[in-house]
Amino acid sequence: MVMSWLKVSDAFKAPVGSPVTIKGWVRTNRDSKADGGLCFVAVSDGTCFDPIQCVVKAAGNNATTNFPDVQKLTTGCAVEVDGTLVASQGKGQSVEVLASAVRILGLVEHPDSYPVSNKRHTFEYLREVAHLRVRTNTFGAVARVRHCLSMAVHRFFHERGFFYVHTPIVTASDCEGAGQMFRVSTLDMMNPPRVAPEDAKPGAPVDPAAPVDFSNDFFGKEAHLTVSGQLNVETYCCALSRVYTFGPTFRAENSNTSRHLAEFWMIEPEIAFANLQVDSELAEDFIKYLTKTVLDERPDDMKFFDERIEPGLLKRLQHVLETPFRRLPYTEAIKILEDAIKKGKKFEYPVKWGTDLQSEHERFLTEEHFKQPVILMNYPKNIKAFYMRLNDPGTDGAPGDTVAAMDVLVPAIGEIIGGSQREERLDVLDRRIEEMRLPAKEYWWYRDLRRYGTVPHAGFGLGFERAMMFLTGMQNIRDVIPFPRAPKQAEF
RNA sequence: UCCCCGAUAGCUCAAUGGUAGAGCGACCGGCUGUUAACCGGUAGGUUCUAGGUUCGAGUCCUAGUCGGGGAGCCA
Repeated sequence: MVMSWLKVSDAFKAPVGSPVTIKGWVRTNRDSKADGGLCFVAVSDGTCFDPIQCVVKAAGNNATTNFPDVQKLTTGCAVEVDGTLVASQGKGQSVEVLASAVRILGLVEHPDSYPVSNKRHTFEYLREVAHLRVRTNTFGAVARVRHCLSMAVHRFFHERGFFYVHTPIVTASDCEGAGQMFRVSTLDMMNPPRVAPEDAKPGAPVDPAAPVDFSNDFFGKEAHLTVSGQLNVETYCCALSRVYTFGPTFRAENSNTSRHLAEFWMIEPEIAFANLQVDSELAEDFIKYLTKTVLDERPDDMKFFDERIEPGLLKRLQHVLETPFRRLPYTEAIKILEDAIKKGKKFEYPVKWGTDLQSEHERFLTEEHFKQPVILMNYPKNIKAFYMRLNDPGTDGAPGDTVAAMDVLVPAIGEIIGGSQREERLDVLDRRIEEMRLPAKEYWWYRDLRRYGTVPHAGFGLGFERAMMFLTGMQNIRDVIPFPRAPKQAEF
């Protein structure tokens, strides 16, 4: 592909004196009567944080023929500018484009009501104009960082010999057990087929109270959008050794928080022949790799986040890079929390071995007590999923059964990674399925992995948007994904 | 889903139950190698929706819708 114009990001790197053509959208336009009339048109094409300033003259050698039209350009107009890259006479930019011609590609038809006019806007408002918010400093930066991180995810795993597995979006097994699911169906919702009693005569009236007959549905059984690629990716792990999946994930939970989406992206690596310790090391390396990459590759955007979104962000991330994550058994964490209570710390919810930690407890550990990312390990069996590997009795001096699970907690966001070593022993797995009253039949292929050459293996899930929040300082998850899907929110 | 708070100009917000206001943005003009520009002026309103109380409701009451913060569920 040959393009005759220059990206703004490249224009900034071109030698002074270069002839350039740039194309983009007007960010700001100021004019002046000096030098017989000139306009300063800042143009952004989204390729980097800064727009480039184009100086357009009404008189002299570089006079443009349509100067009065250029004067009228407002924020959002699309333009194409020919000119020369010159050292800037003004402060605030090192180089600028001295324009020889400005072609107006698209005007803003009602500048008085342009939704992203040149002024401060709240994130709540910008969410209502998600199709235009990416033209702002913040959302442009978010979009570039998001891309940078997506690439880094693949590079991290590729460099370590992991294979990228496309796990299915639609799942016909109702056994993933990670929350409410969205149904996928082609049945007539108003009049679905019903299961007829065995002794029903042909043509008998349908019983509207009878269960829906999904054998007539598209997949011949109930189907849903996936809540996790883990079970599928485990199968590839048990053949390719190191694999990961990175795709959209769906939860139909009625969650109304700044940390939850109905549609989000999740990264799930799975490693064969590995235990929880190896799993946690991978998780730590991964988070540090993402952190380093975004600092190295998007310094312009990260500087903006540090200045305008979360003062101190860069310092915080530097600290993350330099400090080993704190590893801590759940049982130990309970002791720390109990000690804190003895010393006068007040929690809304009680702390008790065997119960799940509340948000406030996790935040205390990562934000107040350790002030750094913390990996909690070996949780009580009863609060974790069936597929997590049962530890030997007495692990960490725990008073009850634990499983080889881990949560990576980070300040401000809380849980960013959840993972575990998987139960590779068929008899133990079967006992767990039975204890939790899960439909054993549905797990036939998952159980097969334990019947045919079972191996220890482990993996985790990283919420991509939560990583975005952690690395940009953005406080609402709906602002780190282009078009957020949440309860009552699916516009665009 | 639960608790708390909110909805007024394009945006951010004011307005004791008694004439609907400012800043920014937009538009017009002035000044200026400008850059969160500055100075002067103009336009811009079914006060979220539906009921109710009242001589009179942006303001009080009820219900709903949407948004925010916190909690739960989790990534």
